[in-house]
Amino acid sequence: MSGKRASEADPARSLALLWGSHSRPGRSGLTVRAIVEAAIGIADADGLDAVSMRRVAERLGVGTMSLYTHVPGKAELTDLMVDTAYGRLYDDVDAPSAQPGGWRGGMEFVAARNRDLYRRHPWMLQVPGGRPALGPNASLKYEAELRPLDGVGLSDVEMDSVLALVLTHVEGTARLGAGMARAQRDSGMSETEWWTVNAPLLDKVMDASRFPVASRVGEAAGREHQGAADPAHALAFGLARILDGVAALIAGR
Amino acid sequence: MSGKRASEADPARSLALLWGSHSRPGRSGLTVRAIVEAAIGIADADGLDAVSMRRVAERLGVGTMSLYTHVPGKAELTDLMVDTAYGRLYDDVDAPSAQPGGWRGGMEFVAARNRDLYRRHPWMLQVPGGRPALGPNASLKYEAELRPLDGVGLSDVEMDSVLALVLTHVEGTARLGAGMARAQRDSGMSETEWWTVNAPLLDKVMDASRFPVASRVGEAAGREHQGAADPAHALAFGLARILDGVAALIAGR
DNA sequence: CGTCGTACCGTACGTAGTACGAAAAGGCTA
DNA sequence: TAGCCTTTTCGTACTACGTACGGTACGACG
Repeated sequence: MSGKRASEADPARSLALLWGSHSRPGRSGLTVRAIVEAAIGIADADGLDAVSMRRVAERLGVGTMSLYTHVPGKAELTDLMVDTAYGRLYDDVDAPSAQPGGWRGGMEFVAARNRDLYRRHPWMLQVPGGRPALGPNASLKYEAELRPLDGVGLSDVEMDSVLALVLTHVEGTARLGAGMARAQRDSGMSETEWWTVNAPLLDKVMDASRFPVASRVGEAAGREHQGAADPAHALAFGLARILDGVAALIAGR
Repeated sequence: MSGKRASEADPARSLALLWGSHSRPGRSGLTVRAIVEAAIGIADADGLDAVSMRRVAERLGVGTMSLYTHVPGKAELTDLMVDTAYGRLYDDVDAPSAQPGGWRGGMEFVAARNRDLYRRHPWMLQVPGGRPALGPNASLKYEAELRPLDGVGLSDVEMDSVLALVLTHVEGTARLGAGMARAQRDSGMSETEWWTVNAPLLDKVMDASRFPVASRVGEAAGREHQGAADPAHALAFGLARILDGVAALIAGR
C-alpha cells in the first residue's frame, strides 16, 4: 500500500547496484549478476512480460523470494538488465570513432550497432520509459557514440541533439521490426500470408475510392516491401535523410 | 489455456468491430462506443495499465463480464481505443494538405498534430505494437497525411517512407516526453530537482575523467534543456534535419 | 559450543484477464 | 395471457503476477 509504483525504481538503490561491485555469492551461490543474466535470458527468448520473479527464480533453482535479498524489486532488476545489455555493444577496438567515413560513417556504425542490439534484445523496447538509469555501460555508450561527432563543427548541444536524433530513429524502426516479428510469431502467419488472407476482408469493408492517395501509395509500398512495412528499409532511408540534414547543418557554418 | 496471447487481437473480429455499425444498445444501454469511451477516459487519466476490464465496467455501472458481450477481449478493445483516438485528429477544414508552406508546411503540421495527439493520449505510446489495426480513422489519417507529399516529385514508395520517417520521429520524441512526465509524477520531483538531488550521488560513483566528451556534452545539454532532455527541442531539431534531408532528396531530381 | 546476523523461502494478499454456466429480460407465437 | 427461446447480464473461479511478512536455517565468530 506504499506509494511506490512498480514501474519506478528507487534511483539510489539502482545506482548503487549499477556501479557497486556486487559480488558476494551468499550461501546458495546466488548473485546479482546471475539474477540479471537469467532475467535477460528469459527476456531474450520470450519477451519482457515473460520475466517474472517466479520464473527467474525457477531458472536459478532458488525460491522466488530469495531474489529480493539481492535485488530490491523488479524495476531495479530491469534497470540492471538494460545496463548489462549495453555492456557488449562496443569493444575498445571497435569504437564508433574508429570507423572510416568520418562522422557520417561513425553515425552509420552507431545506428547499425544499436539496430543489432534491439534485434538481439527486443525486450529493450518494452522497458517502461522514465528517467534512464545511468549505469556504467550506458555512460560508456554515450561517450563512445558522441566521439565521432566531436570536433566536426557542431556545438556541444548540437552533438547531443544529433546523437539523440539518430538513436530515436533507430529505436523507432526497431520497434516497427519487433512489432512485426511478434505479430508473425503470435499469428503464425508471415507478413505476406497475413495480407493475402486479410486483404479481401479489408476490401469488402472499406471503400477504396474514399482513400485514393492512401490506396495507391499503400499498394505500391506493400508491393515494394512485401508487407505493410520494411524495418530495414525504413532504417536506411530515414538514416540517409537524417544524415543529409545534419550534413547541411554542418556545411551551413 | 488456449494458445491466444492477450496481446494479439483477432484481426477479423477487430476489423468487423472497427468498420461495423455497432450500435445495438442491449437492454442495459451498454454499447461498444460507450465501452471504448470509458476505456479512453481511464487511459487518459491514469495510463493504459490502469485500464482493466473491471474498472471499465465499474465506470459504466455494469458487471465486468458484461463487457465481453460487446467486445471480444482487451486486445480488441485496445484496437478500438486507438482508432477512436485517431478520429479527432483532423477535421475536413483542417487537413494537412490545406496548410501553407507546401509539402514542408504540411509535414510540420502533421508532426504538430501527432505531437498533440500523444500529449493528449500518452497511453497510445504504451499500446503493444504488432500488426496495426486498420480502422476507418487510421485510414483517413494515412490519406490526409500523405496528401501534402503527393505530386512534389517523390515516388509512391518514397512518399510512404517520408511519412513513416516523420511519424516515427514524432513518436520517438513523444515517448521521451511521456517518460519524463511519468517520471516526474512518480517521483514527485521536477527534472531539475531530481538532478540536483542525484548529481552528487552520480559524481561520487562515476569517474568523470573516464568520460571526457560525455561529461562535457552532457553538462552542456543539461544546462541548455534544464534537465536530461527536452522533448520539444528534440522534436523541432530532428524534424528540421529530416525535412532538410527530404528537401535534398527532392532537389536531387 | 552457543550466539547472532544474514540468506533463504513458504504463505498469503490484492491485482489482472477471462472461461464457464446460471439467471434474467425481452420478443415471439399460440 | 401463457409458454418458449434468444440474447444479455454477471457471479464465481482459475491462473499468474509482484511482493509484504514472518519463520527457518546456515556460516562465522566469540
